[in-house]
Amino acid sequence: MYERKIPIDQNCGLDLIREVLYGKWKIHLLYYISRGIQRPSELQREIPEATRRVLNVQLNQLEQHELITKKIYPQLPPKVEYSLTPFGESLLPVVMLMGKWGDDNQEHLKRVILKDSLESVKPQAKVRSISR
Amino acid sequence: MYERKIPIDQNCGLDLIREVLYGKWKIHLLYYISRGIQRPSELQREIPEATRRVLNVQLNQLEQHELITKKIYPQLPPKVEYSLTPFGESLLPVVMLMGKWGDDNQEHLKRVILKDSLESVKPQAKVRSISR
DNA sequence: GCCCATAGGGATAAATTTATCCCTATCTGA
DNA sequence: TCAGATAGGGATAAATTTATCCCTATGGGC
Repeated sequence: MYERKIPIDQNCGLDLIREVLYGKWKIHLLYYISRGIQRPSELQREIPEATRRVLNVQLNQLEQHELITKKIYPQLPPKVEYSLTPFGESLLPVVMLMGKWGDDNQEHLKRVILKDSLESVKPQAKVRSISR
Repeated sequence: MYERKIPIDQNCGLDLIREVLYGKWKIHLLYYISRGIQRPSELQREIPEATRRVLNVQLNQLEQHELITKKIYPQLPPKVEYSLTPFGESLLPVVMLMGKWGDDNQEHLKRVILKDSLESVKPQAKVRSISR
């Protein structure tokens, strides 16, 4: 496992929530699990852009942070189901609000994100003329 | 500037919001700016854990994504003030909810985050005994 | 037997983000 | 004149996160 070299900030709520939510697919995972998509393979199908590996890694982190629990059914082929803990559920309003804001502002977001790619073409006329 | 090699996902609201909010200090910046802390040097003092450089970089990204605007006062020494755009303001409920959740769950969060460091000491008794 | 599905993790490369260091400019105050 | 404040960016190293590839195991279907 990777060993952190820079200490974690814990000064305020924003620092803390970042620690558990920062990760490319964590919010998606919480969302889908809350919607009843609980098995790893189902989650993977739901988020095909992510690799199986990252999903496993991030599911483990969410579990470690007690936002989800893992139930392993002792059968073959193996069956596993993740569920939100009460703690994880308490985070749902945040997840939902994020998703809603993203949905509501799709157009705007796609436009400003697109700008990133065009960045290199930009005129770059950063003249400021302070000294005259 | 860094040139992206992997395309950006734009499949759902969560993908989109991630693009503009993913960054170690972006949410903090939005929060402080909304609280009237608008000048770069003030923001830096407010977030001493961050380096001046990252704050500049992330402020630029927020600006590019039209969440904030930058007003440059043509004077010396230079004076700059950032403000939320209406779009940025529409994101405040999300920022606030995140901060509140983090604050409300401080104890729990600090505990589970602490576990990360102790990870290496964990027993690791991952016996599953399916086949019997 | 071979392929697919289930679940998961190690090792390592690649991508991306942050951190460090250094430089430009000008005004104010000691 | 030197130190410090203001604001900002380039170059490069380091840290961290994701992506790739490969392996283990077992049961079912053809």
